[in-house]
Amino acid sequence: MSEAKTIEPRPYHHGDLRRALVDAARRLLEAEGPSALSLRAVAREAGVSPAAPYHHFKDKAELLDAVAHEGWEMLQMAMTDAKAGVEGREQLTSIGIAYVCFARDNPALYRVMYDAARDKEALPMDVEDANPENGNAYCLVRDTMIEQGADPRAETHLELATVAAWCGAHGLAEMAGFKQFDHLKAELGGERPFLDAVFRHMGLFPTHAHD
Amino acid sequence: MSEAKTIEPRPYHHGDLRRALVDAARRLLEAEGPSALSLRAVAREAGVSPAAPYHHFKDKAELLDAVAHEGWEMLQMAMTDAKAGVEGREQLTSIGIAYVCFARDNPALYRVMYDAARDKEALPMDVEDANPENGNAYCLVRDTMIEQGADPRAETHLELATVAAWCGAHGLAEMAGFKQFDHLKAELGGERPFLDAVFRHMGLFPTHAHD
DNA sequence: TGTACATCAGTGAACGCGCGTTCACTGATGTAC
DNA sequence: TGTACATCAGTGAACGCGCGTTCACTGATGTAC
Repeated sequence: MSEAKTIEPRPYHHGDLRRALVDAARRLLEAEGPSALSLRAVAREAGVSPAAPYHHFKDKAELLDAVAHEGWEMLQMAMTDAKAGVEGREQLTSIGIAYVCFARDNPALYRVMYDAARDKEALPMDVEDANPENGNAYCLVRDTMIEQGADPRAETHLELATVAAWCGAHGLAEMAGFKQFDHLKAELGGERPFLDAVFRHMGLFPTHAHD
Repeated sequence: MSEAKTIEPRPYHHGDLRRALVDAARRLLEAEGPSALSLRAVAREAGVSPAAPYHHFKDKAELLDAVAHEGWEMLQMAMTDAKAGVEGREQLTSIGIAYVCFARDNPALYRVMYDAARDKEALPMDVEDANPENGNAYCLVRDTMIEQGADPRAETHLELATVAAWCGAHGLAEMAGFKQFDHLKAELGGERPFLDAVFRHMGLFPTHAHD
């Protein structure tokens, strides 16, 4: 009782240090940027000794992988929510904007995510796997396109449209913060209308039928 | 004469160490990746002492800036050449493909370039400056769009189309190497047709009139 | 319910390393006379 | 043409630092009996 300080002394065994380390990494990442993300710093932030993480991760790379993985999960959730929030033709734009906003709000995490992807030379999602239920943001986009009238039998066309949309979103995510576009944003009435307008100029929709 | 070895002993004064350092940095970058790019490694690669670079660059950041700057110049040259190599409606796609190929062939340099851009929160080109002669790749794209029939008076529309194209090219540049797209490439007959097809699905053209 | 013991998640000190930067220096160059 | 000297681009040793990782250890937990 009298022993309980404002910061309660963590017991010797942590409970879920793995979880705590990934959280600490995320906190550090957004507070200090990707370059500050050392194993030692993460341990420090989590309040454990520099050697403790080695009971949960083989090495630094494995910790980073875990952080990136969680990032992709968060992104996918944001995209799924964005789709659920609107109806019909709005859905693709809404997903795209959620994507860009995620990157804007978690820039360092977003970088770690793509660093990991580049290392593996692959997005952390299986294109062959058509079921969006098990965590595949890429298929979420593709399936939304089908729902909005793209012919699911024109497979190549559909894939290309999805790739194009994904590339556009990624590009915009990395550039939306650039000062060059301030005047465009002002002209269009804010960031959101700006993003909206750029997406409209991309091949975001599977058809240009009644646009 | 007899003193001249296979590696001729560089004289005490280098001649153009600044140049040599930037070149060494570029060599290192592509050979070892961005993480290997330390000031000491660059000096080593250039064959000088670790302190020598400080006579030419205030600090490491200034050297990196110089490397990034040269990268942007190279990219702009590649784009300009690509435009000159073809006629009419092919030009935009050709520029886009040159962009992606540059990123593919100089992945580490490309990363350093965008790291620098993110630091400054701006592409290293002045959007206000409409003259492509003085090294503005962004305006090269915009002007090509005008030449191909975009209305130069619909300024906002033109800007948005340029931004969209740039974002798409950047996104594709970062993802074109991903394994996910191998089967698409195979299906379409190689990398070049793949890039071509993705660009066709982006808002790369200012109008969709007679496509 | 109590005790012995295996298990394992932590500690903290130590390792070797490469880094960015500073410093007093030295060697080469070029200019003034 | 020759010499004194200022300039400045190099050297190399040193600094303090934080890093990733290893190691022998210790404290807590849970299970067998």
